[in-house]
Amino acid sequence: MSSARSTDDRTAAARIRDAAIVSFGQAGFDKTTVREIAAAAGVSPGLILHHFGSKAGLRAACDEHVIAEFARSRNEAVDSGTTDPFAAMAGIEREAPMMRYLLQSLREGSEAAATLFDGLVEESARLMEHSVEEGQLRPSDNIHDMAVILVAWQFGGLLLQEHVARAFGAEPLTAAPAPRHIRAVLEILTHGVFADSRYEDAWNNLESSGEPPPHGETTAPGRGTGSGAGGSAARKRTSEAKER
Amino acid sequence: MSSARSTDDRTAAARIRDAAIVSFGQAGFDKTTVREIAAAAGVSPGLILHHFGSKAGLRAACDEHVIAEFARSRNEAVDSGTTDPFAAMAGIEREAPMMRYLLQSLREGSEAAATLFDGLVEESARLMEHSVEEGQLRPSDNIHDMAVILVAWQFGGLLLQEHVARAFGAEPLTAAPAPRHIRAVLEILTHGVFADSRYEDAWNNLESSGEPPPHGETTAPGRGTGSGAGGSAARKRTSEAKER
DNA sequence: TAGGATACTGAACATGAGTTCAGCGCGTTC
DNA sequence: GAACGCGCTGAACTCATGTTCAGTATCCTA
Repeated sequence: MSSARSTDDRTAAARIRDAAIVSFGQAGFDKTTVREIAAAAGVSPGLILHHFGSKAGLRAACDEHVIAEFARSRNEAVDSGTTDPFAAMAGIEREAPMMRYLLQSLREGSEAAATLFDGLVEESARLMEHSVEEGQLRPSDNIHDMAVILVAWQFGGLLLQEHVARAFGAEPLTAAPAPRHIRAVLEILTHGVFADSRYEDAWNNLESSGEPPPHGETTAPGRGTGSGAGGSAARKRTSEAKER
Repeated sequence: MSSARSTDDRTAAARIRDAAIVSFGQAGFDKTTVREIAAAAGVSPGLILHHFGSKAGLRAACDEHVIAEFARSRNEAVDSGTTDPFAAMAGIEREAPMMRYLLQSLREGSEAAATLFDGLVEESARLMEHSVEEGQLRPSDNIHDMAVILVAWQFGGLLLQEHVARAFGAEPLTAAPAPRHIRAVLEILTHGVFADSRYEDAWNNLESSGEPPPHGETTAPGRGTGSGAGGSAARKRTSEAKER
């Protein structure tokens, strides 16, 4: 009957690791106890330490496994010629606890998360460049930086899933975003939010005029990330020195 | 700074609460110990329990205070006629630990975070509508939904600050985003990322044809949140050299 | 088949953290 | 002036949790 468990019955170490990925992904590293993982994997707490040395060692193993798994799935996507990276990731996201693990890692700031984040940025940038050539995306000389932002927004939105879902009156657990959600995202990514390019122009003027990047006061339109509203852009001068 | 103690020395309870906001904001609720807070506030651990009943009670008090404080600062912004919500928030964000507290709450999913998130969405939507009337934002019949997304992205990006900063080669601790960051955000919010409205149109057709929202496969362009697309490099010169 | 290593268990240990509690100083009230 | 209440202390308690360890079963090798 090993056929049911496709990869045959995993070794105890693998069961522990998989159970840990699930638990860490659900409750986070700190709130998950070794005993819980042991119970979920059907082994004794001692065995975990026997195999992984410590709880931290277990996490390291999970990190490594998840990173490898993501890399594998990415390669598969590339091989199969999928153009959309998130279509590829959707498969993972939907059923696998690994996405939850990734999100928790992102939340907790583990090192694995940094690796994955950087990998996703790089890959997204590459795919975006490809899409520009295909005429799907608008050209820009900032593709890489935009990829950073878009990946951050993507995962940031996922981190706040609960709140976003609540706002859209959807179940927080659903993997698929609510139609209203999709619609709003599409609208923003298709048209932007500003009525014209005044803010962008103002910023470009600021930069090209050799002005050193304003610190602390840039917030007006630049920070617009969030609400976009944006006030009077460039006319904010500042005396840097004020500091503290 | 001595003279600054305008409100005279706060009561021990207030000192505890303020110290807790700082500590919770830096390390998170779980990783902060009652003893640490006590030390920071210059009181004994026992006093914290005396005043707040429990560590959870202390958090509740912090939540309440932060929520009230945010509401106050919002009202002030409204009274002073500030058009840009994030300009108003920048004041808080820059110097106050409350933003850090908020972000940690968002990370940990506390109830206060939900309240604040919803409040910010509502306020952003209102301000965005106002900005549309002023001609700064492009009109839309989805303003509220877009506000949800933008607030989520804003805070999501803040949650991933560390990774974003790393990608831009900036210090993770800096409050002000890197120039490259601002530039990329402005570009996206000004022009969007798609070359044309094909994805939006496709989605609208899907919806108007009465199709139930596709599940799990919507990902292609819809999910575009993240990388959706790609661009051409065009990389080149520009401010890069200057930066650093 | 013997012997040893490896997988594994479960009780015990150590520590850290939240919480309890008896008591102290001090201002206020009767 | 004594009694009371309140803010406050700090040692002690309890419990959860990561970790250790002595011991047992199981499998591989000579």
